[in-house]
Amino acid sequence: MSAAGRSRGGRPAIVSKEKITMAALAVIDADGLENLSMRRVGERLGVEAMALYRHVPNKSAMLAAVVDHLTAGAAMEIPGGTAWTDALAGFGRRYREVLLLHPAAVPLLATHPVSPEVAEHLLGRILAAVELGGAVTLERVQLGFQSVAVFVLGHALAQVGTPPGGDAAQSASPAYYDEWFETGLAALCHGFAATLPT
Amino acid sequence: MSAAGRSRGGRPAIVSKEKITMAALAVIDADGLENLSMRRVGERLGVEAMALYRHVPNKSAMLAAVVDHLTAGAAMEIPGGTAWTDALAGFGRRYREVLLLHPAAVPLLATHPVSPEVAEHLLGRILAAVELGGAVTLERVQLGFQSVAVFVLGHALAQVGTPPGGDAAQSASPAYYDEWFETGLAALCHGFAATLPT
DNA sequence: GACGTAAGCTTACGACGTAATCAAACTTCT
DNA sequence: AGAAGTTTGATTACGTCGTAAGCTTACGTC
Repeated sequence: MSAAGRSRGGRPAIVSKEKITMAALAVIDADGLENLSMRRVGERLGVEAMALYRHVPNKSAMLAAVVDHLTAGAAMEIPGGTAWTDALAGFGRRYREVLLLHPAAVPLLATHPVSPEVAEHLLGRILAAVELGGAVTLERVQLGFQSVAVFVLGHALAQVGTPPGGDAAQSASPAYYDEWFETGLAALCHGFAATLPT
Repeated sequence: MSAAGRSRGGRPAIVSKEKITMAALAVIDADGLENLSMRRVGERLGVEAMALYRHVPNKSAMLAAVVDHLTAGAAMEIPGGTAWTDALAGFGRRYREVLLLHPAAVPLLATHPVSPEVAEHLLGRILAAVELGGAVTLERVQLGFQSVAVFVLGHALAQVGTPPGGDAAQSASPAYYDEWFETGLAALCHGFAATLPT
């Protein structure tokens, strides 16, 4: 029943990289990104801060793990035969949903880029459903995918960022952001669907 | 010869909010965002860190001032009679240029949103050159402007962010980012130019 | 039980943001 | 000229942070 990778003795671990990642995300959700500290993550796991360094080289790597965990959650199955720009739009909406589930964590995506492995995985899901050929080249799908991704991130940042002097009350409504998002996403996808000169 | 705003006595100021803003940007350019500290900004101005707090309420406000200074630099004159989507594209390119002049400062835009005043100013420059009417409503121009802005920010973040395990050498070339940007921008603007259903 | 090993704990250091208090340098009024 | 008032910068100090170094604990294997 023991998993692969036999233990070769030693004190049993209380935490793991995965537990640390989840705890960090929980701290971000509960206390905000600016209050995230190694000590607080350790506290949540019943462990001293220095214990985390057995599993994570430093704070930045921990945050990168949170980013990858979040982003990987945007992976989705796409029915075969979907128009490639529809697949893009579907991915965009899914990615946005995932980001907005953890608003306080979104700024992390700005400082800690998604790892190439995760990015390739997400792109692969889209490519699996899309039939390349003609004007639909791999380069074009990739550019579209990346463009949708940065649009989603930029838009989510705008939504979760509190304007300098603004209360929550006078901020724009979620419905406004939804409409803005759908309009921009539709424009982007229609633009990619069209055969563009130059 | 004395400028407007008479001094009402008191020790002459060595620094000002503007000087602090410029010094902070210089520190970011020279040492990176993660090495920016009040002490270091003060050092660059020949002043102790605490002196800054006479002109800026806290570090976050200082960073917000940097953001507004940067963003305001993207204001541009647009010849009248320009197609509104061309005006959007011009703004996008200009905004991107401004951001890439200070790569290390770009992540600031993710955490410290542009103030409404600056944003309105930028939008106003576009509206001044565009003739509203028909399908070109103010709402549509505004949505287009905001969509281009978040796309530019997201794209710049992707470009300036060093991938987790990557050297500068194996990173994508500037030319790749240029092509990606132009493709995405063109798609976005063409999409907004088209009359979209829904 | 002794040994090797992996993990958590303790201690410590330098840097950070910033509150509170004090000293200095100007203008204005007498 | 000098006193008063005002604005600015310097000093000191506190709590928190990331994390390096070394120690202790709790396992599997002989």
